[in-house]
Amino acid sequence: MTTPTPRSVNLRRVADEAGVHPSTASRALNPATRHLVAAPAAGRVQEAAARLGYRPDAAAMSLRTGRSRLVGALVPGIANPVFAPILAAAAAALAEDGHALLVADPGDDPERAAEFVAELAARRVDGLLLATVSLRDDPALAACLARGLPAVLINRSGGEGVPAVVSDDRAGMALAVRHLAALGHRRIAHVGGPAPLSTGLQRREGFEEAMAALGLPVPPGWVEAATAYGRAEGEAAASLLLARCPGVTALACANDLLALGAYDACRRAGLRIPAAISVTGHNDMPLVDMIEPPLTTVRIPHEEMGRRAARLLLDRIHQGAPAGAVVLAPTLVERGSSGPPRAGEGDAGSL
Amino acid sequence: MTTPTPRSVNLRRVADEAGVHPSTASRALNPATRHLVAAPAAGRVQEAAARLGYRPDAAAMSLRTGRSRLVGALVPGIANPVFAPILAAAAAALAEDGHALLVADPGDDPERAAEFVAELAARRVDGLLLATVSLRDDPALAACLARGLPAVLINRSGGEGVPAVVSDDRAGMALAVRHLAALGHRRIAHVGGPAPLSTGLQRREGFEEAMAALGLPVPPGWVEAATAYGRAEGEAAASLLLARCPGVTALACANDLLALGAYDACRRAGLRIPAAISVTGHNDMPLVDMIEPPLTTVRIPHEEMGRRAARLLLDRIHQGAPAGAVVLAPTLVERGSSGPPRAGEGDAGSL
DNA sequence: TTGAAAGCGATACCAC
DNA sequence: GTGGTATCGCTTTCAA
Repeated sequence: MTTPTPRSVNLRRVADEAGVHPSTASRALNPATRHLVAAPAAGRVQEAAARLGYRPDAAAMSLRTGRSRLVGALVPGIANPVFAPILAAAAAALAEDGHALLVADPGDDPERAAEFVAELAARRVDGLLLATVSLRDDPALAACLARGLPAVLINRSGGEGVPAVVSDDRAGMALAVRHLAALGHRRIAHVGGPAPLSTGLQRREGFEEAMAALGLPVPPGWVEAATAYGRAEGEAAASLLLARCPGVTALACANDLLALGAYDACRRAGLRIPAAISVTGHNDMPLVDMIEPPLTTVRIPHEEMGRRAARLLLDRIHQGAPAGAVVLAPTLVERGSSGPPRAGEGDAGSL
Repeated sequence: MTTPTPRSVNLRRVADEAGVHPSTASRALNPATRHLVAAPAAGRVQEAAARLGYRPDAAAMSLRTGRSRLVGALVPGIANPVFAPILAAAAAALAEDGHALLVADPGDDPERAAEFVAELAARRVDGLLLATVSLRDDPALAACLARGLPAVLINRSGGEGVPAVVSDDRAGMALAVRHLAALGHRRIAHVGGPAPLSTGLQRREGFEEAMAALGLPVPPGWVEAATAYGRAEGEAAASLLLARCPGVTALACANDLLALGAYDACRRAGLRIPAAISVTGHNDMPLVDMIEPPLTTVRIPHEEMGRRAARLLLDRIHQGAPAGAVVLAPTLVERGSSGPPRAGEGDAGSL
């Protein structure tokens, strides 16, 4: 390898052009130190910088200051459409503060996620947004803690004292369950998310608590956790439930992708939605209003989630603020996939 | 601001641990220069590096070598689901070469895109993937050229000699038109993409050429270009066409989002799909198989597109290869949104 | 085969 | 208020 070609326009060039020392030019261009420079000199520097199209070199700045104006994000499956609006909102909020978002997708492998944290740390990211974290002893989160890297969880909680922006998952499932109950359903099964994820656990508990509060039974075997948040996994879990739960009239799913899988399972079983069976999702990801039938689901505020997480992280980066958890309120979006149960099946009916 | 806290484990530390000079450690850790180091010393260095969990500091490396192992991507609207699989594939291919992908979303504003190029250049990205480029005199492309930054266009062509990975847009529209004609349609209108984009132009030309080749007329006003690739813009354009084109039996859309908007327009006009009117899309973005009716569309090979673009860019980065355009073959995916025209309306029927 | 030293570009101290 | 200078961590040329 050869010696690098010199950057076109650097601070020194700007300083020469303005007839000042590089130190002075640096001070004049930094809003925080500008007051240390005489007005005319500062003016000449800024003019020269603008004229030459000067931009501080990020690598040099990063090396010297230890910060990169880069924030990393870890998501499990960028293909999951629910992340698009969340990340877009986070990126926009970060951009307002001069930060760029570096998205990495380690999939569902926690060790790989921890490896990515190390790589991002080597790139000197100022902080991380984690959408991958599992509930206990997550390696990626541990890697952040070990390095003193500010981290904020998105749509996941990671235990006591870990900053996070989440939707109220228990309340969300309660909305879905009460909606189904109000339609007359009594035999409701739950397609759950992966147990090690906070969303999987909380939504399952939310389902069970809401059922109990309504005096509805949840027989053993009426809850089936999918192995991952995916359409195929949702179909597998829903198929099991359809075979196992006599007289089930509704499937409350922990996630929209699982609900799409439930659609597949119902279709294969010859059950029309919502005539024969109702299905609800969770997240209100893009396009679920266009499927047939349009999915009744629990809307989490994607944009707000991304924005709040970004702001929380920036607060931690700038002020080292401790920053607890933010819990956002979900809402129910009633569409076409839920309706009254078939006559005679709403109560403890026969098979 | 204070002086930064020293990085935990740096090259010097590794060298000390191995009992060699930092230069030697550097050589021992770089595969390209390892042969210059005596085997036992090299072994000690690698062992020490592994034991301490050493990672070279990206900022320092970047500053010294001029390369960052970072590649930028510019997309117009990260929320557009078609980009998710493309970017995921590109990121995976780049990761194999040690590069990370930095995604930026300037929306539809070309000036803003050029601004982002400057910002990414200041971050010393090794190259750029551009999905935003318009057909002529694109500012972002010009900004890359001016800086000598390797760039590859994705799903867009930018004129002679600009490296690009695209689907054969003319052929794609021809697939859709021939499919509709084979079903018996003769009165087909086109919901076009924005004219300044290569996809908008090529797909429109592909539509017109295919219609001409089949001997089907395209009366004036039967082509309407949407102002942007979006659902709302598609609805607006499709509504115009429905009002303006007597006896139209099919809408061939330049893009899936436009087709979703066409669904909205047809619904508002009380036209059932495909009974009263057929609709086709282009791209086969995620989830369009789940909408009602499932969308007949032209599939572009997303993953291959992302992968090929990444490889092309890496070739340019490493070898300065000139790298022409890659044209991929689209395929037709027949689903439920296309069917035979209503009886008596397939040929030059009355209103 | 290895050590010494320069330098990428910016910033933060210390003098003046 | 301004200039000088050391320094962040690494690579690479030059000398030995």
